[in-house]
Amino acid sequence: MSRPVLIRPGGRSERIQKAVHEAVRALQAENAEITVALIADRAAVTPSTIYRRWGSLAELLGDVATQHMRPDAQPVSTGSLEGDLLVWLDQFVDEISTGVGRAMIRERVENVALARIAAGYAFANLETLVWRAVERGEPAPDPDRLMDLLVAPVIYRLVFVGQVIEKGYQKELVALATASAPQLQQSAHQPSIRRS
Amino acid sequence: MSRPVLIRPGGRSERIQKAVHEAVRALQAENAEITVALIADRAAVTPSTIYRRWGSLAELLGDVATQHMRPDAQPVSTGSLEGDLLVWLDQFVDEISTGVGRAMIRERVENVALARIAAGYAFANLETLVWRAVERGEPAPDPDRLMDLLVAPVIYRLVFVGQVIEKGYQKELVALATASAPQLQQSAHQPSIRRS
DNA sequence: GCCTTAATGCAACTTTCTAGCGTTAGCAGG
DNA sequence: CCTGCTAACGCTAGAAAGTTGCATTAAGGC
Repeated sequence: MSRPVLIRPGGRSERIQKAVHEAVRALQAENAEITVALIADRAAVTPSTIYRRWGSLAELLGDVATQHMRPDAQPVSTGSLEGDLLVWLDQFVDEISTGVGRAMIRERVENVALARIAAGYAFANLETLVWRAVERGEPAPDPDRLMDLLVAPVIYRLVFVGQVIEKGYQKELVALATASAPQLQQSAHQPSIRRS
Repeated sequence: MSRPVLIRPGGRSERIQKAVHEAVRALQAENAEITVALIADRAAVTPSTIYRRWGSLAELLGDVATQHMRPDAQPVSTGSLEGDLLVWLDQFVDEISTGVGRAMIRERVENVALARIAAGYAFANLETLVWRAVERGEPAPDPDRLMDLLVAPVIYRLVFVGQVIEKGYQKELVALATASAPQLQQSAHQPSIRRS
């Protein structure tokens, strides 16, 4: 999921990485056009450096988004899976529709890479929530199923339709997802997905 | 959803359109690299013509895909919504994972446009199926909900994860979707989605 | 056949991305 | 403190992708 962007820590490399990241965020905040040239200019760096380090604009944006999303790695706990999911989904929708998502809709930056990263973090969070539920003895569906029932619709509507799912409908989705827990769990042993 | 690509019928324009479309399909079939230059070359046309007519490679591919998908505009009828959905979803997954989808996964052509078109046709088909069900007096969810519960997972996995959903899991999804029919229908009157 | 007009071809041009090469900054060993 | 080593950078040239203006061509109407 986008290369780790390894660098020699603490030195010129780090300085430049920081400068570039800040340039990107500044441009995003200003709602300005986002191009490699503009970023390079603002960060006082040559475009070629950006291409070398990140490979493409998409990956750079992905890298920035990654760092921005990392914070909510520990989703809040409410005591029940349904509650946890509700809170988390609302947060997820909000985050994806303000930061990352806005850029995807607004610009032509059809940035699948960004959505992919968002999905990656979503999965990690959902795993945590499911794990908690299982520890409490609550029935819980596979994180994979939750991805399909919660994250997939959200991302689908955002990327392909340009819509944001509202709280009321979020609730329905969560209800449906939690309700489907045992039934889906039954067949969890037969692999139902294959790599293409 | 991608401009209609209107042309003066029966003349040079049509000839060129056909030549370009065939060039695209030929390249797709050969698993060859797909670039505007190669397409133009094979169709004996200047690249600028392609850019003018279609605007971008993505739109051209979208146009080709559109024509290729149109045939199943009349999905088969089995007598029940669940049956209809099963057959249709299987077809949809197959189509999207062989033609359009392969291109999306294989290449870097992160072609959101294609998926969008596919989704458009999917929606039209689902509407038909739901309409039939309603006519039979069967409870049926909104086409929108079906998009979220069936199409969204399929596309999500395809585009973001590179997976194809198998028949067994398709069945689960369909079961879940049909089961959720009445419950979701209740709240169909309050709009649960807003444009961003 | 002539006229009108949409669409194409051609070529110049801009933008975006890539690659080679010399230079610089950080780091380690003496 | 000096010296050598190397990853990363800046600069520049150039390839590739995409855009635009203008002359030319081919359909269709009269």
